Amino acid sequence: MDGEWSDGAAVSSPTVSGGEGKAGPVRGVPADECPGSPLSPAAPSTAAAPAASGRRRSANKRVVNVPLADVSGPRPKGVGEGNTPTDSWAWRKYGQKPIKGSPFPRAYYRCSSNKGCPARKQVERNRAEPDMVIVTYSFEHNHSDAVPRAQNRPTPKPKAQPPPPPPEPAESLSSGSHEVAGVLVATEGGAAAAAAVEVHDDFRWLYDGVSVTSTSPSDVDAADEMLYGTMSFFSAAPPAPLCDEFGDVGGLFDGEGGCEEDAMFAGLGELPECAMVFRRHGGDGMPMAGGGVKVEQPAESAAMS
DNA sequence: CGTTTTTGACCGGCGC
DNA sequence: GCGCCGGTCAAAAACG
Repeated sequence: MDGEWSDGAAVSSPTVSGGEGKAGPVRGVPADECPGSPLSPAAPSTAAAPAASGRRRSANKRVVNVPLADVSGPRPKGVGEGNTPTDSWAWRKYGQKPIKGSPFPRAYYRCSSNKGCPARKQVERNRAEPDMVIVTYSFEHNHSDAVPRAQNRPTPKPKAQPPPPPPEPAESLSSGSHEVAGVLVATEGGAAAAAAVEVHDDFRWLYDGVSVTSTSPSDVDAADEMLYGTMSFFSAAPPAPLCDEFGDVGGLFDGEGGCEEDAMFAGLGELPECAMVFRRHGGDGMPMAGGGVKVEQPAESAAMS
């Protein structure tokens, strides 16, 4: 691949379009996928059922650029692998593929909180910015916001459950401060963003903390997506230190090159959460400002060269 | 025992 | 029409 990232980067780039590098006339813009209310109590339509629609459905996508927190800590393999939820939902990895043009593979996650939840998310490292992770959300959860695995699964994820978190959150923040604060919300329609913020006054911190790029076919959707994406991020109960997973990612990247693959995978699916946590901390009493968060920049970034 | 993660293969769609 | 790439599904293995 010539590089979706380097060429037109559908993601963090001013050229936000269908959402994917391929870009095309998004054949199936599943308008149904997004009922409009991310938290639709009913939403039984699960219509989204992507699987049925065929494969490529670049419907509404929310691209979020999340900075990779720099933490170090070997994570057991097979357990949390390092990808999971970025919100209160449980994400199950259902695939991973190397993307052409990018040294980092892309991981595909599905919401495991609810059986019929069409919510999906793709996590991949920013080729230009290894410290950044691009999370693309697709579809929304058809179940109440945070019906975490707890409801469906007796055994949640032994993730950041242990009280004694290896990597101190505070430390992580400090360490990754350079990217924890960023603030930027990129949406197709500023109005959408505004609306979202207005609606989610509470979530403002989130908007501020993470750069969200909504790539949707319509402004309306954009707004929805924004919300959706946001809610996905902090949803309802953003616990405390859940940055124990990607933390190690940062370390990997920072330290070893041999494990790059492993590392990248590990970090693939967690950043968002971290970011959100950070943001939370910031709002709580942390210096969220500053900025560090990566904004949707011209994919290329020319950093690679 | 249940759930999640990992790897491979297949299919569909898009671009040239 | 062919080729390439992305995305999803399926099966197997590992861990909690």
